[in-house]
Amino acid sequence: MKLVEIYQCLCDETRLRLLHLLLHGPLCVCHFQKVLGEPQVKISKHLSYLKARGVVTSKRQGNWMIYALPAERVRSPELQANLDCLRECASANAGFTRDLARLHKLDLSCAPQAGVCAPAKRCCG
Amino acid sequence: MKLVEIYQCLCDETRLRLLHLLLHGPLCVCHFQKVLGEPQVKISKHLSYLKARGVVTSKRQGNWMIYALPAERVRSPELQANLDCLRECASANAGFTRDLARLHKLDLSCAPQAGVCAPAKRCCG
DNA sequence: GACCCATATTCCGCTAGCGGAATGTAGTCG
DNA sequence: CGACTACATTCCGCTAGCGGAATATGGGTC
Repeated sequence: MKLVEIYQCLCDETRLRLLHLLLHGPLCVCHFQKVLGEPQVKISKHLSYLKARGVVTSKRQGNWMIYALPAERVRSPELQANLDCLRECASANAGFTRDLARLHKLDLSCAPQAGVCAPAKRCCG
Repeated sequence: MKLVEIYQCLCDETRLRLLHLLLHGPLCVCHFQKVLGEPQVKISKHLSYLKARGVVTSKRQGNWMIYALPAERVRSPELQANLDCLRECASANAGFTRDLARLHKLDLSCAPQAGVCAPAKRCCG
């Protein structure tokens, strides 16, 4: 993975928010929708973009697709460095911390431990 | 300066190389041309892009425009963090270190201390 | 003044990428 | 099977941004 490709993944506001949330654990698409308040297409397409470039992984679990960052041992040093940098920058940023707050509220009504929807009919009510 | 704007500055190969060189000191445009081996328009336009977003500064010195990173005390924490990250990533990257090698060769025939062309008629011969 | 050098800007064609509406697909439940 | 949920993909219009050719600007030298 080239360094410039990592930056290309980071240079969109929506993708930045997605990646920041993933720093705190795997999530399914409907979680992103609720936290970001953006339409499903938008979320889904940006996740595809990230996946095509190897910056996120996905696996299906029932009806839901669980997105996550690549395991630490698989991450390139460049990706790791930039994720660390993002975490640091985001922690001092109101917009990102607000996303995080919304995420934590969601987890309470869902499956807090893994960011994965409970095996129920509907996701998060 | 918003975080995403910093990433937008970093998401182009040419700009990445420019910024990496600037990590090692101020430079004038003709130096960039020789190190990158890219046409003047291209260099100049990318520097304009960076300047418009406050990621580099410029001052005129005779015929030459000297570009530099903003002084450390003026840099936002986000910019500082990302420049540190870039330096770290670039140090392990062949392409970037090659640029650096070319830069150092140039400095020998010019004005090594400041990365500024000597007050001669022509820049770097 | 004329001429040169370093750099910036304008113009133009082109492509990547964004956002949204509509539609397709895959899995679950009964 | 049909109905529903979660998500992906396709299509389309639009804009930002890239690269290059040509031209403009601004300072230096003589």
